Amino acid sequence: MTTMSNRYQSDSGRKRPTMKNVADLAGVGIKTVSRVVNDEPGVSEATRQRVMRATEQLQYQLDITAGSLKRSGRKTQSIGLLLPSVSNPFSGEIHRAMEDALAVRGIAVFAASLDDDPDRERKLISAFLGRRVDGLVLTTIAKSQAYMIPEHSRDLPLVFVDREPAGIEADAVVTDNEIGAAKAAAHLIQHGHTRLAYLGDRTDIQTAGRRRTGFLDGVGKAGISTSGVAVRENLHDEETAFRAAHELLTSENPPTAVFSSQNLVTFGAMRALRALGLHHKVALIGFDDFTLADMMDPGITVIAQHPERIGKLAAERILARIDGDESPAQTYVIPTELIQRGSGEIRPQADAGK
Amino acid sequence: MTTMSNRYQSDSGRKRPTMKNVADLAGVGIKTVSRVVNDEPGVSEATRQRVMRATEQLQYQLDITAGSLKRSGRKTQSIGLLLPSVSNPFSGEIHRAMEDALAVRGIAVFAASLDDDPDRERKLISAFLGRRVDGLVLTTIAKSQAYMIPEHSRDLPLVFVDREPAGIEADAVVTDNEIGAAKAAAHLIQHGHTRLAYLGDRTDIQTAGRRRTGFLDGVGKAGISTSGVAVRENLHDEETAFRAAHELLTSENPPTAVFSSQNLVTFGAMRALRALGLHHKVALIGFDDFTLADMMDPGITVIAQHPERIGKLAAERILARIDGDESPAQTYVIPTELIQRGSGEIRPQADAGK
DNA sequence: CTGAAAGCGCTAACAA
DNA sequence: TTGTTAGCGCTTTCAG
Repeated sequence: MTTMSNRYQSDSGRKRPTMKNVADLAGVGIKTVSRVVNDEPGVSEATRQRVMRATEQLQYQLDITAGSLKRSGRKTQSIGLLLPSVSNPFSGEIHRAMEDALAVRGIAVFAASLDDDPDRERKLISAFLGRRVDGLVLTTIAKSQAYMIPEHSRDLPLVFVDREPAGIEADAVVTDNEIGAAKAAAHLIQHGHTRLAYLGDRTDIQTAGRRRTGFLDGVGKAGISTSGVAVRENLHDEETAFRAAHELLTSENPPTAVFSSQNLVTFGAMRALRALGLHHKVALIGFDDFTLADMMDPGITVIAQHPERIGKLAAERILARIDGDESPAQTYVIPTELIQRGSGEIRPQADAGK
Repeated sequence: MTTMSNRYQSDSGRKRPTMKNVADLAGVGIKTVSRVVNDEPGVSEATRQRVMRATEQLQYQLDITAGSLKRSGRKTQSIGLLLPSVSNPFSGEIHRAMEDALAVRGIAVFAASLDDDPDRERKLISAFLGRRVDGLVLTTIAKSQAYMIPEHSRDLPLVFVDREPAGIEADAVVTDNEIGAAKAAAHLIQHGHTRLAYLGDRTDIQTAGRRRTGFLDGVGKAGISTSGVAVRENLHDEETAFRAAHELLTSENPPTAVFSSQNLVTFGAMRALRALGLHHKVALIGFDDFTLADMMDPGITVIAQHPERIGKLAAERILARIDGDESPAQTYVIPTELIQRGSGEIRPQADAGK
């Protein structure tokens, strides 16, 4: 036993020291160590010093996961964040904003990528639940999140970002997709366009559907028949978007203005316009801003979202729920912003008509 | 007691069920439940079925954090990933590659942003250690990581990404910065340039220093005096890079080719070249590839890195260390690739000389 | 094939 | 101001 405790006299020990080791070295009870390392009151300055010294000598690190086992509320000080992909810039911004807001409370974040795959969604949620996260913030893809009702009713805080949940009532923080897309339609029409095209993402992605609806509504409200709008959907990457745009632009009655519902689609459309030498002739507005959009030729007009605001608000909501906020679930809508850079202000060409 | 256990007969219970609850419902011992949920052998098919049924009925979720308390090796099945920023695309790619490689082993990742701030580095490492991560993968900024020696000698697996550690021996996975930068120098010189400029990031960032060294070495090896190379450093964002580039290009004896050590610096340089109408006259090569580089006018020639490969290899190394690999620490170098897109192939202009 | 007992590192509740 | 006891949910050990 003496040898055993001697192993903790120096910091070269192999095993990680426990509270008990610190207590023994400082000659106090274990609860006193707990009070000191948790900054709880009720410890004399003298003992506090002794304990601190022992802590440093042993390089002691409080095990917060062990503590959470018995702590009231069993908080693990961690949350799970499920995103389309951590490598996606939009997701990255949300992630970063959340991290900053949660760090001040000492909450760490587990991040994972769903790849818009319902199977992954279930598995990753399960993996996080097994780690007893204090809450979940997620961008879901499954048709319904009703399968989470049992967890939610067990007081698992839930906040949806970018997409609203289906089949379950929970907070959500989303972009104003409809209005943003409608703004794009209005802007194009205001610049004289009547032959419009909508290039959209997978129809099972909620935001894509809303942008489509918003765009067509905007067209309709301007008194233009929506049946004349060329709609191409289920474009999930640059390549398919390029092909769809190329086909549309070389068709018999090509659009004079294009709206793309997402960055990759915007990129595909940009490439098609270039390939056909139409980038200064056909208007383009993309949903979601991107790096260097202003450096393109022409600059790309976009409906910008605010991922930092989404992330910050989502963090605030999950914290409120963790702290026991029981108010009814609510959806928070973050407005978009039309940024004019040139491509969206191109007017229909005289010779473009049939 | 009867009321108590009845609360777990249905899945509408408020509290999260424990193994004991499942055991009671299935009429078996707790250890049997443990065996079933952990897929351990030695349980008859009949009992296994009974336990599974109870598990589903109660919506039981194994608490892996509680289990790790006593499990041999005390593995928490989680690792900590410290990046410059989760919102940085390069970091995002590394993150994603690691996530994919670790997911197959059921390891979750805590991600955090350091902002190249040594204070944050210490605090975040500490936060992760407190959660008893099985390993740490990090892009550090502090001058020395010697302060982690105690932890490392306590068998905490450590892998450095993008930057090599100082003051401690540990695995590292880095880009071939020197050779990549030297390639840029050789490429520019090969295209006839002799008046070169180097625009670099903060000098306390290891990769920046190495790219500078590599670039100057490359210049020297080509038989050109390095004293003629205009060097501007400590450019950490687009704005400062823009100003430095602008100043350089409007100086008395301006460079005919520019090398920028990092994306934001590249963007600043691109803007300066445009502002001065020199984008088709002065050559530019940027270190690190970026989205839409090929869509710029001219396309931007870059020294591309391979963040996915870095992330994948880093994940493999941390897994090997977690599994007990005791071989000497090693640095793995991932090669770069010169991608010609136009900006790097511009020749010095006849009228550009003095 | 199954289960009872001990205890992982810590905090809550209560004593002293 | 301090310490003792019980026990969080699980895995280990070891006995049936």
